[in-house]
Amino acid sequence: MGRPKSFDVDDVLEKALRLFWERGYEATSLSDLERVMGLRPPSIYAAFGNKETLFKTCADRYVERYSGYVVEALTKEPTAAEAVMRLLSDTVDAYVHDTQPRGCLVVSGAIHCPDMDEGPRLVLEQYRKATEAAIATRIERGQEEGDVPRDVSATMAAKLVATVMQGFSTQARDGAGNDDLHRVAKLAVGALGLSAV
Amino acid sequence: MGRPKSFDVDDVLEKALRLFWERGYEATSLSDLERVMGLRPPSIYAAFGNKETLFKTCADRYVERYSGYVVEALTKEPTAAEAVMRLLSDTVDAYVHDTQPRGCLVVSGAIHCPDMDEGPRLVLEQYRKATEAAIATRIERGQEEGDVPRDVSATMAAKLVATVMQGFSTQARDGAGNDDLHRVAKLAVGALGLSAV
DNA sequence: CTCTTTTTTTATCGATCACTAAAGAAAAAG
DNA sequence: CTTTTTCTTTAGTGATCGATAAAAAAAGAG
Repeated sequence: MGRPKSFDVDDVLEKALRLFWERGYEATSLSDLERVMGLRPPSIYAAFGNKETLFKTCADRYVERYSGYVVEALTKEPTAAEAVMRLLSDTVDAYVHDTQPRGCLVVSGAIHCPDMDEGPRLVLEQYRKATEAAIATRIERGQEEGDVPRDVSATMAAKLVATVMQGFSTQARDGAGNDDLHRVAKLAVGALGLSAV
Repeated sequence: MGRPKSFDVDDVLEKALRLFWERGYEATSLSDLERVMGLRPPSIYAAFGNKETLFKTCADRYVERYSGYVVEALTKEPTAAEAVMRLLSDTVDAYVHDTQPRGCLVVSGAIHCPDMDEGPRLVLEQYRKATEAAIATRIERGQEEGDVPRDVSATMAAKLVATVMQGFSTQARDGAGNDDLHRVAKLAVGALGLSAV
């Protein structure tokens, strides 16, 4: 019971997420959040805790709603080579998109770490490492299933893919074109030597 | 004439540069700069202008003192393939170095842009694009000199190299090992198809 | 020495930061 | 209705942000 919320939690959370995505954690002030969320400070704090927990909530939401293509690409393709190609291709489309901020919240949302552990930066770092690990796992699966040569290092190939994805975020924010990055993605997969059995 | 400075400009500039390198523009406060530079605010402002111009001065200094290997790699090698390989290899050593902050100031020093033009972010963006352009020029030179096939796109190959370099900065900050990144670098150059004439 | 110039020190400035206490308002429960 | 609970509004908190005014101090010029 009690007075009901005058706002839709999902709606204001999406607005906060977009702002964090555009500006990053540090450059986004609570005044900015108040403005885009249309809320007064006590409403924000009562609903989402402090700025740091709000960011973590937004980061989780980002992974759920805007990074689904990662798991999708890694699970819905028959071979590891096709999975990695689709992953990079979908990453480009996600990073250079007309209706979304450019780049990736997980890569560019909180670069620097004022505090050592549990800060916003560490939350994103864990997501980055989880993505790289998932790529490695998919390549290893390809080796077990026979579509990837045994002599390639799944760990190193995955690290290259993750590196390119992370570089794409900077490229996208610097204004790189969708077509250009697709060509770069196609170029990059050639380096992995996954498709030759 | 007048009272001489009590500090060495070069020395305190290096200390400011290191702090910006570690924490980035936004996360570095003037209090932090005062502490590491050992100066009171009026001395900083008299010598270097405001925080933004101090950052630009540090960025220029970074490019001069810590990014010299880029031009070096692109000019001191006989072929484009060797130049790119050395560029990526030296980048890894520069980004994962015991006596320096991890990663690259130009890539990770100021991600987000409060103001549209002339901000710290734009200064770094120009340096990033200049680096990519220099790589493209070197590859084109390789094509003219015959050590790079004509059918490769120098622009796209350069964009992949720049993308990998930018991704390396995130990888380095996330704790990636020097050896691992060297393997990734070797893997990446295979994608370019530069060496096969 | 005095005068001039520049730097350093001291003590702030107003603005904004993340955050909250207290009172008023809107719902369900009795 | 009144009471209870929860949320919103209003108005602020102390802290820190980037930046500066004014006076004291240290050099050379005469």
